[in-house]
Amino acid sequence: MSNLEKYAKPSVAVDLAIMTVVDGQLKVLLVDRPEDDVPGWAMPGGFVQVDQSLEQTVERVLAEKVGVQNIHFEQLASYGKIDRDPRGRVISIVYLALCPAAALSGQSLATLCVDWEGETGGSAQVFQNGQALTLAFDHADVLGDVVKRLRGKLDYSRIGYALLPDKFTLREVQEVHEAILGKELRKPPFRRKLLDRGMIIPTGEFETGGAYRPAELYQEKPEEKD
Amino acid sequence: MSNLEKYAKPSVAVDLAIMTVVDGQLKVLLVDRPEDDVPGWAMPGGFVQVDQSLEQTVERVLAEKVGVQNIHFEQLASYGKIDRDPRGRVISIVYLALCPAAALSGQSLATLCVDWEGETGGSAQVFQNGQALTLAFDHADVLGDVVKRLRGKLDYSRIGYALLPDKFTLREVQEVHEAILGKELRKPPFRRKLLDRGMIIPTGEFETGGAYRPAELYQEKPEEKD
DNA sequence: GTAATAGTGTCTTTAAGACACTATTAC
DNA sequence: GTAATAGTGTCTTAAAGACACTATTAC
Repeated sequence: MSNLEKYAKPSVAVDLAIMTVVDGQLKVLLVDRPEDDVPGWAMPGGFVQVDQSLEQTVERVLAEKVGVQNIHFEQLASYGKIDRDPRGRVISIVYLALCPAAALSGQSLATLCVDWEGETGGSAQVFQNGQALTLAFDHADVLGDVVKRLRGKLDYSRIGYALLPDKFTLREVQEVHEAILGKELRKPPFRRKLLDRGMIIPTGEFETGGAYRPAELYQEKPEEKD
Repeated sequence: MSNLEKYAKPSVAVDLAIMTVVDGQLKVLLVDRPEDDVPGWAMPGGFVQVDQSLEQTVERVLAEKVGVQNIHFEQLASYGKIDRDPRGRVISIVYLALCPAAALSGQSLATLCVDWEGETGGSAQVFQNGQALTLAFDHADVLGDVVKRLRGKLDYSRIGYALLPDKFTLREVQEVHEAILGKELRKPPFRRKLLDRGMIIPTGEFETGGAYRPAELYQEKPEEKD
């Protein structure tokens, strides 16, 4: 057991579900894979080198393949079915990355949809210009798990704010929640819940440029240390 | 990119946090590693072979190293710091395995303790006969994450029942919850919550052998399909 | 003024916690 | 009978949902 080179090893990749919300729709960044390799659309990813940690690999992929940095990411799960990659045995460790829509301008985003409610469901579908895209590998299942994770953590964590700019209106927060949960929410209880949570504070500033009454801008409250 | 053998690969291991509750205390199955390898106590694990899926590897480790089968397990997370294993670069995919105490009789169990409440905390400590054990690798951090996962899923999932025999009393359920949460619970609201959840049903049978009034035995209700 | 969205007050319903109480068993 | 645990009823408190209402802005 102390000789790590005794057996053939699987390859290990990190794949990123880079998510945002545009116009009330949940979006995921996908790349169109070359036809002669593994055809279909897939999440960007890269192989884990022996001298790089998982987090360093995530940052490398974000910088090299997507050209963004300093965005929130967290581990989702690992996928290890034997035949999930036709090129060979590849175990994929999937990370969830969340950023405001403005950070992904110019990137190829697809709309992410699931045909189930709540947190018990299967895979997801992706669309671009109303056209369904074919997902490579097991990425349809993975993106279903992404939706489950987002829905599960939405109302007790700060992930909703990771999808918004530094300053945001309460309506924008509600749009993000509605996009993730796939259903409409009532305004008064939603506002109360947000403010009672104490995770956001008003800035005193107001949005500009919109028609009609401008809404106040809020921002995340810094983490407290007990 | 299509040549998977271009770079050196990390090794991939599956490690198991095999948990149970004994006498109101959360227990984890640990093995004492040989002095000349990586000294200290560790969760049992094994390397992922190229022709075995992650789940097959879990079942292999459960059968070969622990001698149990047919117990509930689920993926926890993957750990990939470069120096976490002194023998070389090993990425560990950790699974949480839950079973009733009777299934682990004769195994080396340690008591698992954390010095924080709720779901935000750090690492864990383990004890055997009142003596603190030294954990190998990053397993103190991993076991802290195990407690967070158990606490987070306890009241909306069925994991609590995976730690109990087929038929159990409500008091035993409460003991399991108290062991995981690390705090005492009130009986009446706890009973109501359990029964309102609709996940367990009374059997009409009663426990035997105990002193004083015997409690009714309950069992899990089969999963519903909508 | 109108249209449209921002934001508030209040009532109802539901779940959670506190606590006193009754019931059944071994001895 | 006593001791000990099983199990219930009810009051109080806090959160969630429903809904009507007022406020502010662009035009």
